[in-house]
Amino acid sequence: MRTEYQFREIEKTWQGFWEQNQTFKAQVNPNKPKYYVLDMFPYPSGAGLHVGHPLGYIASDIMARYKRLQGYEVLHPMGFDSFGLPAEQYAIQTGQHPAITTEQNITRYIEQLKNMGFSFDWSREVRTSDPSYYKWTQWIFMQLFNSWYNQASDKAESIDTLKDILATKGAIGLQAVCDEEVERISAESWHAMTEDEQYAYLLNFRLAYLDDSVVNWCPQLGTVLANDEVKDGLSERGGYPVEQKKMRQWSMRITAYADRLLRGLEEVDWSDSLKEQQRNWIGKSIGTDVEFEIEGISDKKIKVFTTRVDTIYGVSFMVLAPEHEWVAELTKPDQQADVEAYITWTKSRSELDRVSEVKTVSGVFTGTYVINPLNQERVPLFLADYVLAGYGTGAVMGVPSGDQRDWNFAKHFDLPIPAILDAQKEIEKQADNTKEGKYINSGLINGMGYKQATETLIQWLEERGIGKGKVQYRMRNAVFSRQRYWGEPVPVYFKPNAAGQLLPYLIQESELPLELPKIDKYLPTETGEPPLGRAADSWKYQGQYDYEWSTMPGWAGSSWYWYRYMDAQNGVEFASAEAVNYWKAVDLYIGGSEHATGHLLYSRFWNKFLKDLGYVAEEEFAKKLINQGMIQGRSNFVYRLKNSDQVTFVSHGLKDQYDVAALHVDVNIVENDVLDIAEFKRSRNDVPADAQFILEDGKYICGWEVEKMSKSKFNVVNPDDLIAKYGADTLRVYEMFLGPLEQFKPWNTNSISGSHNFLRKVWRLFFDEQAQKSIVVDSPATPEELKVLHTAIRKVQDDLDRYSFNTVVSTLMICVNDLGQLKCHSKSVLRELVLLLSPYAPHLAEELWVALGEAAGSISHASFPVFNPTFLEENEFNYPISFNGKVKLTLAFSATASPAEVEAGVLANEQVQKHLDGKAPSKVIVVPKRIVNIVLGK
RNA sequence: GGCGAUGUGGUGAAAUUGGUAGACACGCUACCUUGAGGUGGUAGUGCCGCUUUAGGUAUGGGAGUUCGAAUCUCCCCAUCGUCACCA
Repeated sequence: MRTEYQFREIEKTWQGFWEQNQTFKAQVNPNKPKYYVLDMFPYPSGAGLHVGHPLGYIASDIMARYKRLQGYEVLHPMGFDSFGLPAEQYAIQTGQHPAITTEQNITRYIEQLKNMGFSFDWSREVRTSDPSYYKWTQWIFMQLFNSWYNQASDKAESIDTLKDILATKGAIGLQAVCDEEVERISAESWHAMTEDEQYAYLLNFRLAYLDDSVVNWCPQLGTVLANDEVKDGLSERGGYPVEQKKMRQWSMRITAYADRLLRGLEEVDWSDSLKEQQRNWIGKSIGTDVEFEIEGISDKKIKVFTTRVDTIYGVSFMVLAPEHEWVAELTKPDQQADVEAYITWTKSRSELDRVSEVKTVSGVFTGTYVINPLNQERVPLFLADYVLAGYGTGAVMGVPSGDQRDWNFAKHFDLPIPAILDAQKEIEKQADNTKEGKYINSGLINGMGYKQATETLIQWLEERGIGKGKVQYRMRNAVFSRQRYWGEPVPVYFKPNAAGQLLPYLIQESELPLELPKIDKYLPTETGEPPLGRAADSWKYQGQYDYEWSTMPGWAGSSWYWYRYMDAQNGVEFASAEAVNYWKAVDLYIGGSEHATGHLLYSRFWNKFLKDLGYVAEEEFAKKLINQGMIQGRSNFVYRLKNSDQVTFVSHGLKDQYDVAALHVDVNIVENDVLDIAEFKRSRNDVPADAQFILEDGKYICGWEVEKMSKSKFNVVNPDDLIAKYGADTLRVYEMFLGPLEQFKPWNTNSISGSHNFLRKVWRLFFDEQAQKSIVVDSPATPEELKVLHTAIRKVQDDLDRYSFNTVVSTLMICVNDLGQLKCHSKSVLRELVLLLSPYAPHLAEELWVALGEAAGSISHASFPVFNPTFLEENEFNYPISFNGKVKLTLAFSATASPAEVEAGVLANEQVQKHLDGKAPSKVIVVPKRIVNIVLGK
């Protein structure tokens, strides 16, 4: 038996034990309630884990262990999102297959994760780049290809039901999500089509579809990117410029689910900020489409979308996006030169320029006028790039009195700013978007209020067929192709129809997985085709048809992985119905907030789709989500004397007295901001052995600053080093003790010794290290000990139930401190304490559990201590006595004393009388078992 | 600019329904113990003031509600996140 806290040996022993005995293997167990706790699986990067990564994993592991003790069957898996750009970029440079790099990185990750003592069920590990996994990603793609969205039933259905509808009723009146331009054919026309033509027509409705769309093209990465992979006009990975380009691409009709994605947010327990980000991304606006006639052109009308149709009498101009397809036609000859110059100028501006010059007004008159349908007024038609081609109709009605951008535009081009509401103020100075007051100068709606005016106008427009109430979403369909190698192949091949046009067809399900072919180089082909084009000669469907050469985006494999964990080895289904119906959905999902609009939105989309098809049980896949705060770096600095022949460093507190330059210093040779000078000299080439140090109190104190954690700033802290020094249990306790899980915080190793000392203190309740013997006794617990213990049981349970991981550590510390004071070595108390501690410090808990005579390994599936309130009952309560809200003293009264008795007792007290100083209180407030407040009049 | 969040000692933080602000931990001070790898213990530590005692003051700033506000309401300031000419 170990009588010293030798954490290295202890941790190694138990990690080996867990692995050997498969202690954390989960299984479908109908006799137990289930709990599914999931971490966002990592991309296995070459750098390995840093100290920020485990934060969320520690929290989820604590929940997993806590729920096991509460009698749940817990699913707590881990895997790897192993397709991605870095491995491929590395392959381009070295020629090494990305699978090899990926494999190496995963091995390293697993080793690091195992060192932390996580209770993962490793038998369920998944890797998105493994064919046995991406077989099912491809399978889901096939289901999407074979489905359409029926707005009548408000769900996705098999494409066969669409065929039936087309055959019987045609597309007239069909409520389906598709492109607006799709021709509404009759049943007769459907029957008149050839099979090829019908197939081509159906492509317009599939949830996975090919489309010419304007995409974010990144030349340096040689691929298209989704909107959420572009930040400020630059690629999120690498920071390369991104341009707009029209390309034929696979897309996903996520917009079909816009409203359900919005509504679903109400039933999940996610943070407000995250839900709000998703709402903004979906961007629902309720408004009206209105058609404006064009002067001199009778066969066309310009359609605008507005959320404020009530302001239509205030229109003094109209603006089209420069990319609008009618621009050429609508430009009058004498304006042609100006318009062309403007379009050329807008094209020359990068996405970045546009974003950074939001406030500048630019635009050009087309020479054309349009007619306001309400008052027949003629208003000039402009082009301006503040109108976006991709949103709404690409046309906007200008209402300068109510919209600041329109106001700026009107001022710039000297256009009228008519008032429309009597409540608008100072519209000659700025726009006023109020909805208050009564309408003026507004024909039909004069004298009405906002609501009535809007309803009246929509009705008026709809009756005449020139307008319609409409819901508009900002969210676009998701581009699903990437011109890269290291991703899932799309299970599609192209076959020409009678006219020689290539149409996409799915391969057979039995042919899955469609594996990545070997290629010579991981670069685009000489003709600019994606890397898979290099395999073209040998890699053909049925030996003759080209496969799709682009691969799936990074988010494909991560949009359903929680289901694979449920039944990871299944060879015939992505997961069995039995597994899906038992585990259902994730009860607790922990990961970074950077996935707010990417992964979390796409995952919800795929989940809803799979639900529609009846493959999964729940509409929302993650009931509760916590975003762990990012851990920032905490850099240390030394201050080098400028203009000195001798290399000299000045301690932080004295630096203001000298002329110094701050230099980063490796945080790993600094402890509590005190520099290890010998190590500093040894590790740096630029610091000679005779360097001078101006110290304060005999120490060199470093300055510090919060920055991003990065190698160049010498502030990366590796968890392996800390585990070697203090043990995994200490690291786990310390990371939780840092503060609330959700909070952003700088990493600071300074106070880790407190957590380590705490675990040593626990150890000393069990062992006398000097005498090298156990000091646990069988004697019954005293009332004081039971009170201390049960106070902790209650608080630990309450805090874990509200995910307050940091305060649990404090509670355990207080409990251990108090038991130490009481010199408690009673077995019955210590047994419960070990259970409380075990989710946080599992290795230590296992060791102590055995020391108490329990069976090895049985602590993981033991029962959580039961709180007993009778141990906390007190005969007396110490009332704080306050005067006008300020506490001056405390007085003890019987816990059962009535408020009147307490009041009488307080007023009879000598000290209270002294504070009263002869004055009579105007009121005495007694809150039982809380406080007494004596109110003194002024 | 919109939206969301946050603001408490030298530091990380706690205060769950409004009820003794600063638990717990780091750091620091003093003393005892120990004496080779991040020892153990005792006491103290928000700020101002005092020899000690009183006492005063304090949760970004200002106002308000209340017997009582870190907590609720309004205005302002700062920081972080996010979207960003979305009609």
